Amino acid sequence: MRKVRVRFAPSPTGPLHIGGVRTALYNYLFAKKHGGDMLLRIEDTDSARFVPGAEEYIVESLNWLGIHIDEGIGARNEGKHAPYRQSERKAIYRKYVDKLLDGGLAYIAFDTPIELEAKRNEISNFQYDASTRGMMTNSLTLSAEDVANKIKCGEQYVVRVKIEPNQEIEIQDLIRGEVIVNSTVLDDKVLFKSSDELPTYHLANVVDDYLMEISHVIRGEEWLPSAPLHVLLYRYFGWTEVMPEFAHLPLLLKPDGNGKLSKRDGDRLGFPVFPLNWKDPKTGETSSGYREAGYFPEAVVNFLSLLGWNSGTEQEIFSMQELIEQFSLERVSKSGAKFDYEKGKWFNHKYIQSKSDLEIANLFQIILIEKGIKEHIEKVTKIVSLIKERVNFVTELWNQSSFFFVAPTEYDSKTIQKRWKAETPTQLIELVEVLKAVSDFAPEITEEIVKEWIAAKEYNLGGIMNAFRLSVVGEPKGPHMFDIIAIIGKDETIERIERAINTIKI
RNA sequence: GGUCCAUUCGUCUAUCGGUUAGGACGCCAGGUUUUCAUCCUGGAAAGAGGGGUUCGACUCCCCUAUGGACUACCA
Repeated sequence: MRKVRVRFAPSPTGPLHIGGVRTALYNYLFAKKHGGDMLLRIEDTDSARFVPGAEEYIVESLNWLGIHIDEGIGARNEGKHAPYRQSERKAIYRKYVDKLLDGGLAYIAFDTPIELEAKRNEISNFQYDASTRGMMTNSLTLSAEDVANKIKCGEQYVVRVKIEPNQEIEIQDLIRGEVIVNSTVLDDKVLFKSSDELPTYHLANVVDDYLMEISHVIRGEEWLPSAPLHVLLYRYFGWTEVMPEFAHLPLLLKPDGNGKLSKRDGDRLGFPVFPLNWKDPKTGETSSGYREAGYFPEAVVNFLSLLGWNSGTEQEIFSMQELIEQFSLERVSKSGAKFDYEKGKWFNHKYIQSKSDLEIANLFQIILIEKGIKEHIEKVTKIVSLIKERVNFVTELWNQSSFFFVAPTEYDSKTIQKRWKAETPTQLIELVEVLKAVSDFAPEITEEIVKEWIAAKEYNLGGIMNAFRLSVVGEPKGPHMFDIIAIIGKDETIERIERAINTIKI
């Protein structure tokens, strides 16, 4: 069996879409599972759609996710098939275009976009193919002399593949099985354009996959309709023996309604569709990314891996290593997967729980510093240990714990109504006295003493504790009271109770 | 319109001819908790429709319906 070599081949027309991320991930998992190589090739044959920064964004995204590139753009050593940017491979493609031209497998066409557009309006369902190429302006209808003249005069042209009608083309897809298409429905696709001397996707893709010795082409389902053309090109070039195997992945669909997941869905439904934040260099608009939204890359990888694939077991949490071990194209599903953002959150929740308090505390401290709060990591770690299980994201930690760092200035009015009785202030004054007498604020100690006092006075436990919480936290939320006061300390606790007594009026 | 692909709980999915159709997210209820959350337990929830094949079909075949992709000198 030949060495597994897969490629991820995005075009740098903007930020990498989450669907593209999954394609990259599946390629990576497949390659690593089989001890193969993962290549990153940039398909920038459309000079008009090139977006600066997009390539760097792609590399950074893959890095963040832990998808390591063995060869090509972003790899430590680029590799022996350099360059890996198609715009830098012009000379290579020209050679193969000529080969097709010489073999009569392609031809030169001079029809302008305007003329083509007119034809489409004139003939419904117009297709540039065997049935129509005879009435167009091309090297099949023009004399060799005319063609040479036109080119000499600088007239722009394209090279089109010449497709013979009525041939059955079969594609062996690793996910879908055998797909058969009749060549009559294919059109004479443009392979090369003289205007920028660059091939189109189809030619460049096939030539590069051949030259780069790609063994498996794993890409989105949107490519399935053009797969027959690619197979045909392998035949035309005489490369069928080394033609890669194909696997067309199901699409990622909108969470609601129908259709492919798009950037607009993210904006509309409020979740990221990109791995990293992206600032559009033209509009200046920023699109949010998973990294900045507070996701761990492991969670994104885990989440994405299960959108269209499953291990066949009931395991839900997978490390990258486990994914590599268990991944197989046979277990990739055939139908599109609706993107369920809620499940994505759950994955992050699982991952945040599995990390150490110290690790989370280090991340949280960055947020605290932004808030102007300086606190020892030991204390932050303790706080994290109390509130970690309540959150899905590191970014939610502040909301759940701000009262540890900043005393409440306002008190939740609903809770006042419910928990602040006429006798509460006098009881809290007593509580202050009780606490003042405690020297060690360890939770077990304060809890015992306070509860003893409540029992002795025959007060209502809930009544006292809820008012106590309102005074210290300001809201009816948070971990155990005695854990809270152990962290904020005796002086601060007493101060807060006194402030509440003086502030809350009923 | 044409070509191709697909179709199991709301969602992601298991099932590869014989199961009370399983799990997870979400939802609902109960429990735990001095609060909120977490957590635990339980519950509701599915084979698009119609024909075949078969002793027996979610599973195989056909038709219909529905959804999707593609249909550029974009990838």
